[in-house]
Amino acid sequence: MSSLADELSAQILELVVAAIARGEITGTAPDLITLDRPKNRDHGDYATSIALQLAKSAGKQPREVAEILKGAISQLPGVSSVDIAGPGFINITLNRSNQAELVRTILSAGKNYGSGSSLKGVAINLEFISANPTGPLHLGHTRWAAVGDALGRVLSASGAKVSREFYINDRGRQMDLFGQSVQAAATGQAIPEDGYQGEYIKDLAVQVLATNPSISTSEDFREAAYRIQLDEQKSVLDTFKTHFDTWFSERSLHDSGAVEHGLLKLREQGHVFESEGAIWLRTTDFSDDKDRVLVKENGELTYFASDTAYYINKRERGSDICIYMLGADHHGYVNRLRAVAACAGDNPDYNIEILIGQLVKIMEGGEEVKLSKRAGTIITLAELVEKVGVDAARYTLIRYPVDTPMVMDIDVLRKNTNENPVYYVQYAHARIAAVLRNVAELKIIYTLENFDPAQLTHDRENELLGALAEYPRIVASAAELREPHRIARYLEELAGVYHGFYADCRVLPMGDEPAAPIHSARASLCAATMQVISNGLDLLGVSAPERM
RNA sequence: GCGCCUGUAGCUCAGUCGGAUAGAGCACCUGCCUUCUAAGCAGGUUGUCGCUGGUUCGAUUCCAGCCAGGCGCACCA
Repeated sequence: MSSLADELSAQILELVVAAIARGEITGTAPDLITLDRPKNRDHGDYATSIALQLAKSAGKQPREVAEILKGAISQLPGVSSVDIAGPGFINITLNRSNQAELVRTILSAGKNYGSGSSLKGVAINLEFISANPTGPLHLGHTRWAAVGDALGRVLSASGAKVSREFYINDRGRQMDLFGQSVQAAATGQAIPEDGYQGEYIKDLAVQVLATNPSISTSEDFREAAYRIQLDEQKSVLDTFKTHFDTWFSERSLHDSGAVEHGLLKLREQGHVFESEGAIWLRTTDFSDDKDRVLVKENGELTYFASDTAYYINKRERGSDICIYMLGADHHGYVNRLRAVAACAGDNPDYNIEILIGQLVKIMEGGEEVKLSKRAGTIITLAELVEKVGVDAARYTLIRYPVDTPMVMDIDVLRKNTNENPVYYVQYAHARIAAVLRNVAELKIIYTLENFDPAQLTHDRENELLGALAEYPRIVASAAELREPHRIARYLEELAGVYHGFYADCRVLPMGDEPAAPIHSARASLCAATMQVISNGLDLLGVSAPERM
């Protein structure tokens, strides 16, 4: 679906190209004309600085260039007036009833309004969380649980074929320590020095013994506890409304021969070498700080070997782009992962993307809660949900760009006030639902057929239409930039515009006043707004309540 | 030491490809519910966009250097 702004932008580009062809302007046309929505309402519905950009090569004053384009732009369909302002901005005002046609577009597209095709045909593997199955998911995983899931939804909405994966690190020393720790807890022995100390280990021990009292070896404890812990992670994520297409076990990578296969592929590409008894990948060929060991001197495969094999496996399963969402404490992996892609013969600037999320601090009772596994002050995802609810937790985690460190204040999230922006947005949705219930009760008809765009002439209506028109662009940019927070910020803006409309534009007839076309038209506008809020919240995995 | 991220209002933070008077919420004041959900609206107050240079018609945005904070630099997983 192309938005009104996109069409307008393309049409202006044609005009610029034509003007250059006629020799009225010298220079080269840009690939694309950017249309901004001016902050100031006096600057029209859309504005472009194209004249300022072309002025230099044209050898003319910016306002002269703008003057050349002005006439043709004002002839474009749907444009009501064009003004030149300031140093040479071209401000475009759209025909209002033409703009109001958008309501029909939204209502007929329904859930699909906002979806696009910018990523059509692209298969994306989205890997996030990927926690060890040796403990509950905690706050460190939470940001990605929300943002990763939302990004998956946003990418899908842009036409990509998305596979969300959770990589289970179910192999290696940590798993063995985990097994030994549970066994120690079950048999009343001291937990190993470098083992897992948390209270949950004791719970696991109890559960393991309950199902199998005769269990004895640490391997058996490990396997039994692993299954319980993994199930618990799955169930918590399920309540958090985060879903995965594939839970990919590191073990399966080894069992299936994928690791051997990956090594072979890297050898073929010529980046594998032996030194000091170990087998290495020469990642320094591709701007890594140092080369990385694949097979240790003692013959064991490193975790890095699994990583490389997993990447190759993802690509061979058909993913064009592999996105990794990692915490800031893993940012040292960026170069080596990119190097892996390059070593496998791929383009590290296309086939692999690594998103680094800064850590989340948490405040409660006015103090920062220090997270420490040893001190037992880890806050789990389950606890967070219990304290503030799924919607508030998800929304808050998503509304900030991931490269800013964020502070979550538990006390604020518990409040049902504006400090908690999720309510502001949800309230707008619920408010519209209430209005439409009343509309239905008064038997006011608002259909696609009887919608009359000419009724919507109020400034508030116009402003609301403008905001609704932005939605497809917002979704497209959120997908392109991998930044789902843009959806949240947009929804806050849209909710604000709606509340303003609501305050100034009465939807229902007053008292005994008979229903008129304006009431139907406004009801349609409300329905369109509700649809967009609902679509947006859906991309965030946050509920859109009918009543609050 | 090297690398990545961050520094915008009293607080928490938006502001992608450089654009017009730098925004929002909270906090603080003032109005607005005997007609749609006041979890709302309208208005007021709040800034050396970390610092210094550079690029140009124009820099919070791009570049360089510096200062401050966070996080990393394993034949661990």
